Amino acid sequence: MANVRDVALRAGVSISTVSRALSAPSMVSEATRLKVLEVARELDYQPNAAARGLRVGRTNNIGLLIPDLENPFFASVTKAVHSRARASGISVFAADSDEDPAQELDLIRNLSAQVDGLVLASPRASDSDILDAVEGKTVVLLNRQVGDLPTITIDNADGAFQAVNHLRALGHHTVAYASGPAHSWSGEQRRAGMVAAAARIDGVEVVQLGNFQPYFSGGYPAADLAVASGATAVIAYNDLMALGIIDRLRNRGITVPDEMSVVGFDDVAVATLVSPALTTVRIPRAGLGRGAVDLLLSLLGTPRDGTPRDGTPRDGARADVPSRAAVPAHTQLPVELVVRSSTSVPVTPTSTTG
Amino acid sequence: MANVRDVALRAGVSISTVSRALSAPSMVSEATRLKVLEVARELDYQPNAAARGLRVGRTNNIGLLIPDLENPFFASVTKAVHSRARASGISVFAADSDEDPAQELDLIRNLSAQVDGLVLASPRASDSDILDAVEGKTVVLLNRQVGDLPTITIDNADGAFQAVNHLRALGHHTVAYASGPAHSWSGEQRRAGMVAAAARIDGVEVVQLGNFQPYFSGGYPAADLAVASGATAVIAYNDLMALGIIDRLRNRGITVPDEMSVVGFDDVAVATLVSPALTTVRIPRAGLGRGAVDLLLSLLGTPRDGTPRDGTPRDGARADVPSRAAVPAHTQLPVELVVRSSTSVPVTPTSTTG
DNA sequence: CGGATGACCGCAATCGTTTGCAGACTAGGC
DNA sequence: GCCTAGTCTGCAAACGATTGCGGTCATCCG
Repeated sequence: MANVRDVALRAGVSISTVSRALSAPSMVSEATRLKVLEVARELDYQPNAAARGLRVGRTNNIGLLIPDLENPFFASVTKAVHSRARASGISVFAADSDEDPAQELDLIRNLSAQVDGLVLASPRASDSDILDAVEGKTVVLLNRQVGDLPTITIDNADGAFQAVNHLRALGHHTVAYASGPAHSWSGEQRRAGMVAAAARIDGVEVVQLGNFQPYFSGGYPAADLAVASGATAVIAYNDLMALGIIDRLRNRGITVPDEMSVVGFDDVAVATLVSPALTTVRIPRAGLGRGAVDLLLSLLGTPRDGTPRDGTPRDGARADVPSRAAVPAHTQLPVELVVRSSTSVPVTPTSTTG
Repeated sequence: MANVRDVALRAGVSISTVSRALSAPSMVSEATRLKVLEVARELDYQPNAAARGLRVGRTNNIGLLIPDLENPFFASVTKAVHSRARASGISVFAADSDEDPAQELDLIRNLSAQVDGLVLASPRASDSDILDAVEGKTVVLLNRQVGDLPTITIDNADGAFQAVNHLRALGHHTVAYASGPAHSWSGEQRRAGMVAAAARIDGVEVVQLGNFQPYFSGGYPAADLAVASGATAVIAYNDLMALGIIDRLRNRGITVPDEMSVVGFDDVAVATLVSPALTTVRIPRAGLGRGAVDLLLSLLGTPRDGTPRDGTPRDGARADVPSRAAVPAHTQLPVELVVRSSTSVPVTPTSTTG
């Protein structure tokens, strides 16, 4: 691989000039700049990221830690993070903790050696473990809140409210909530949101169903318990579970939505591919990802690599810095209930006989 | 962040000793090694990856380029790549080209500045563009073959054969194949596999249906054409399309599998979540990812970072190198037909009246 | 007791960039 | 014609690690 020295030799200038021609164009004359650029292209010169990072003290890399890449929710987040980062000229190391808190903490340590900052998506570790793992590093949490670390979340409580309210409007009086994993932060948010909603809305009661795996299979036991609870509608922790519930109900000969309405959370792509199509609380996955990198970048300060530093050469008081610093350290994104075919007016014995 | 100098000072040794204590334990005495390790832990010392990379000329990073992270197929591959890489102590930069050939080529250039090697998963660019973009870099192709670049693929032809053979065994005589994107390498492989299979197997004819988008929506036109073609079974380019076909057929009142059998390709998770569950050709996604990393690592040579270099200090003739070099440059993984509920004996007019 | 052997450690060069500083040269004002 | 200001360029010192080479001991053998 060609390096700056090769380019310098071939262009007949010093290596300083080459460096400047590429990253501070205004500091060299037009003629030499063009010459350098030409030679650089000829030699297919790509500055060595390690060397630059070493000198500048900034790698222009960020890390992304997620529990499971195969979960479509995190896949979307990851995609958004990548694309937003790339737009700012920074690359991202992703790591998948396989839902394992221990590995998660490991990865935080490992990754942070080679990145400027970290975004932790729905970390599974405990508050205290997280707090001291990120000691001194710049991180932003996504979909979780611990201490007063910079955070981007969604309005889980409002999502819960909208779901309950929708069901109440359809005429349901008792709705079940099927919880996700025991220590999930967003799960707890949603659960609390449900009870709060039930308290605020007249004529509806929420029965809480124990913890289930946030997968398709977790929907099976949830479905049975929901039926047994006497509820006419069930809200699941996430879409996959909701699909599992629907499947189980179908197998038991219980029709959705007539005999049981089902609501999910997430609005993953599959939600529209099944029948009945799933009514669900859409959470802005891409928005979360974008917001997380924006927040992180603002925390790291403006000097990014996307556009070469330039402008007034060395007065140190560049007035044209994009206003990144304005991003607040806690962001909450709105959610939206999308009503499809898995919810309807309940056909209760009274309504059929009355 | 603490650096090697801090550790050296505090441990009362030179920086060389610190370095060796950490990465070549046998070269320092037990006592000093322990001391250094202790201090390193105290200071939470993490070697600076950029500096090490600069000196050693090897970043211990690899790049992964995929067309779309939200596609569950690539999500699986990505996950497998990450985990296999991590097991060898190397990190991976992932990049998502959004199915755009131009961006793909861009990313190849960008990424390769900071990685040792690259795995290109199902690249969308043309053969020639790829060939000169990877000029001089070490890459491995996944699910595609161009020139004689190192490659890991699956046995598409066999998958096609198994699908056709399965349908023939059920009694189908004319089966439609719904193609994916026009310039897809694996699509072409499958298409050719179908006609080859039809030629080999008595009593079955394959009718080819034009190119469709490899998404759920692409299944709609495919379904209609399949029906019009008089086929009693249809094989789709991938699972998503197959699901779209099933959905369209359902909407038209055509029952699957009785009136039309449907076979997919991939075996994504959703395939089991729909009803009827999808008969499909399972392709070893994780195996592809793992294989790609193994192949790439073998190409890069053995010195990885996972376990510290050690053993006989400097004789240069370490005999215990793991036998990575044995990996062939072209690997083809087997596929497997998983039969579920979307295929069955055709109920033809003759069979119902007979 | 002398010398050789080998284990352990430190000096200093090196990787490829960026960047403070200063030199060279041009232009312009008096 | 001289001095100043300004533009452009080069020198050399960093950044933080790895590693060849050589030096200092202790140990052991004869």
